[in-house]
Amino acid sequence: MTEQPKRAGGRRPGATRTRAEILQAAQESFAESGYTGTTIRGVARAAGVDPALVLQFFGSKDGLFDAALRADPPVGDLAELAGQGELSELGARLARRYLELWEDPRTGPRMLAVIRAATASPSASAMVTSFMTDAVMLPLARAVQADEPELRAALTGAYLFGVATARYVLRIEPLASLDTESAVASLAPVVQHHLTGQLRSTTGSSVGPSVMNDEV
Amino acid sequence: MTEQPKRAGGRRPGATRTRAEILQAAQESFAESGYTGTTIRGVARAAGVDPALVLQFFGSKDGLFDAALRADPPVGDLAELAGQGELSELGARLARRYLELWEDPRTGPRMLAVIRAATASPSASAMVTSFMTDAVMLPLARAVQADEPELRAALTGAYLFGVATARYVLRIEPLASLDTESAVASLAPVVQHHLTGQLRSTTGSSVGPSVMNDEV
DNA sequence: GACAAAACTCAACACCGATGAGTTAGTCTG
DNA sequence: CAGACTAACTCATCGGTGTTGAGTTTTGTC
Repeated sequence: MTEQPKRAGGRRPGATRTRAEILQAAQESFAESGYTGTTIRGVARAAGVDPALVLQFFGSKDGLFDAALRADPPVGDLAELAGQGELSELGARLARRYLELWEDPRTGPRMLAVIRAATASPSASAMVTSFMTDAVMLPLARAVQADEPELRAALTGAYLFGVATARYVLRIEPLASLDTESAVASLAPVVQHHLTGQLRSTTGSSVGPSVMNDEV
Repeated sequence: MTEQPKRAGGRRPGATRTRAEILQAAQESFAESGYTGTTIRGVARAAGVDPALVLQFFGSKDGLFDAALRADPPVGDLAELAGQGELSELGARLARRYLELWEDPRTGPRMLAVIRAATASPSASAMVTSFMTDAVMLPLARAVQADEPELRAALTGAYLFGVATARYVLRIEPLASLDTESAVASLAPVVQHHLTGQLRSTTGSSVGPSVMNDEV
């Protein structure tokens, strides 16, 4: 009774929010299963949609990743930390805020997805690159008015990237189990050094014992 | 004439070195195209072999990666650097030797392959993990007789991993174009700090200006 | 109400990793 | 030296993947 023998196909009646549903399903899948592990068919199934629709909306798997993870990037506000307190504590503020983003269930999974995809997806790779340069770290390094801001940004970003990979992706102990405050205490001096300290040791091979003062 | 109408199949006559050829083709493909980008079919084609033979030899794509990259790991001798000179220069020695391995055409491509595969292949992930812990960094951190060698190992490994990713994988400027000596000069103090310096700043939020002395 | 555009499905393509059966050549045992 | 065993090797095939193009239905606009 009241059966629909008509084969599917064609636009659905009523208001449409499938696009947002696809993006949410994609976000979850990328976070849980990584880039290679998520399939367009799986995302489509989770969103109750034909796989071809996903491709029509976003062009490619990489386009889907880009659309799902680019919106509202969690790390955006990190760049504003420079002007918010003592310069001598910028390292601690940045380290703490960064780790908090990783541990927040709203933002952490998305950052995990980006890092896990960084070697397989051009979009993810571009996101990490932009984090280490113009989007986050470079503004921060410029705000500190030290020499070679580009190099400082790259080194600081590389450090934070490496620590996050070890702690949240590879889960290397004891780093993975360290509570946030202890982790901040370990990261802060290094971040501070990269941003405000003497960047290159005076001679390559004979490093004096006190190169790491971070007095500006 | 002298045609061979006989269909192929079966062992080839003469001495066999196809296994080594497969491994070499795999090594090159993993280095050039990454883990996802290399296909068993492509490796088999490069080695002049049927794809099924690759799997019979190595069980799976991950098994192929493991066999191709595990043999003679380039980073092995890094662990012996601790006892070879002044402790105060260990950071510089480690940084230099590490970067040299990356720039050596015999070892660099293999390390690149491992890092590029780190998020897609369990074997590669295990290799990076073992680099940060028992294989390389932990022996090094133990040789320095400071407190918390496991945490020092993890942080030092994470730093070196992050820098290599930024410099050799993402090619972030100006870090990527820095000559080796300048890079050593930038990395050495941080490595030294992680191995021999005061690991955690005294208070989480108020970091004194001279926490980064690396006097033992 | 005609009509273009957007939303949506279906069927197909080429490729992927993996499996199992079958064929040939080297090697070991008597 | 013959037979048995094993290692090397190919073939056909399976289910799954990203991607494409054509076709269908609804929405929004003049």
